Amino acid sequence: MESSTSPESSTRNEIVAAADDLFYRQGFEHTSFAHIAAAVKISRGNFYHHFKSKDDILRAVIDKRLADRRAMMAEWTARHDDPRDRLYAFIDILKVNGAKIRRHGCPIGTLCSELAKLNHQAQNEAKGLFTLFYAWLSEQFTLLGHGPRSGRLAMRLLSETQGVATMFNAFGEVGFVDLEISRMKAWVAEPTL
Amino acid sequence: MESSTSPESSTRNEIVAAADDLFYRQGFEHTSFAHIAAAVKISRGNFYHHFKSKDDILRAVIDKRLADRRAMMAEWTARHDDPRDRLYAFIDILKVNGAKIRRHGCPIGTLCSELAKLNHQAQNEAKGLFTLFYAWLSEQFTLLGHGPRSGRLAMRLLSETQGVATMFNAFGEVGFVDLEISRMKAWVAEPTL
DNA sequence: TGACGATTAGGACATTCGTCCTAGATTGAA
DNA sequence: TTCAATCTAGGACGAATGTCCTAATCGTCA
Repeated sequence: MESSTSPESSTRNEIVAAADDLFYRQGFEHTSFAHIAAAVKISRGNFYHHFKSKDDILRAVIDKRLADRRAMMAEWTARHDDPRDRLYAFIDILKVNGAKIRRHGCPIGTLCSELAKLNHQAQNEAKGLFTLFYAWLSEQFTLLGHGPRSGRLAMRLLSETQGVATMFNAFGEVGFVDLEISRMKAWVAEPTL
Repeated sequence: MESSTSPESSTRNEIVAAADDLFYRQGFEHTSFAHIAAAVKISRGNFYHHFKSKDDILRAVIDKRLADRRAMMAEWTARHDDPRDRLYAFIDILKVNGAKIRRHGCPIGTLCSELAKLNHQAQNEAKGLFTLFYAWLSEQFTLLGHGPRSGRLAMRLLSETQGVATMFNAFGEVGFVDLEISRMKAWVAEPTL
């Protein structure tokens, strides 16, 4: 009866994928059903067979982002044995996704900002994206032997990447990002508070 | 003929002030003429005697923010002789405006983010708000004798405050902000790159 | 084949949006 | 007092929004 069946309605997934992309590039509120419909090439009034409302799509998008990030971190964890290398991989997002971040900012930070302004119910779910990274980062610092300091170090790194993403989005200076990446990687080796 | 006369139409100023506040709390796009009209208690269709369009109001709001921030930095400059104290005053915004930042984020950073998503023409004007702070911060570091490093130090401080504001907005943890403020102030005394 | 549920298209709907128009009120100078 | 410029209120407008409804289509299994 529900959508826990095998292929999970490919149309539904296409809608969520398109909405994910559009919400990132244009913002949640500024993206209409017409936009998504054009991207997926389905009829506008047809969304309501897959979703109850636009907020329902948002929730699905957040869930997808949670799953995607979880998978990404799992891959980092699997690929690198040294937690330091895992943290480097995290920092390198700024470079790997550089072009997108320059144009649209951090997908997580900008979503949280927008939902805060809209005073949207899904604010807490979106915050969960940050919490996800926080927990993973915290774990890596713990593995590096930083004990109770790990939580604060994780917050610091999260905060710094958010700041760099915001400045990158505003100024578009690649050189600044490169310098910040090097600096943060050096900091990871001997993190101070 | 123009508005370069003395008191600058009090109604016009009230509109800009209300729009400034609403754009900050609700976002630019999510704020309609009806919202502003209700706040200023004037008729909706009447805006077009003072402004050509909604974008025109946005430009006026950005100009007001520029003027406000310029005045704020002038006051800091006048009040403190030691550039270090001026930088402390800058960092303390996070505490002074803490309640608002927690609820709505940084007025400059969130505006730039939103305009980037809307691909709005006023993007560059909004970026000017960052540039304003950048130049002033840079000047303080120069006065502290950091020479050519001053620009990068200014970017670092700007970036860090943006990160802290974003995390504060998402998590709402006052303790984190307090710790970051202390850390940044200590850093100002002996800034590293 | 027939039937039934799942999926889709297309449009109606009430509302809200930014914008524009016009007629009345207000103001200040002659 | 008169007159013209300035300001305001209120509504009309077309377009776009999220939502909902209904009829057609598709796929699957009896």
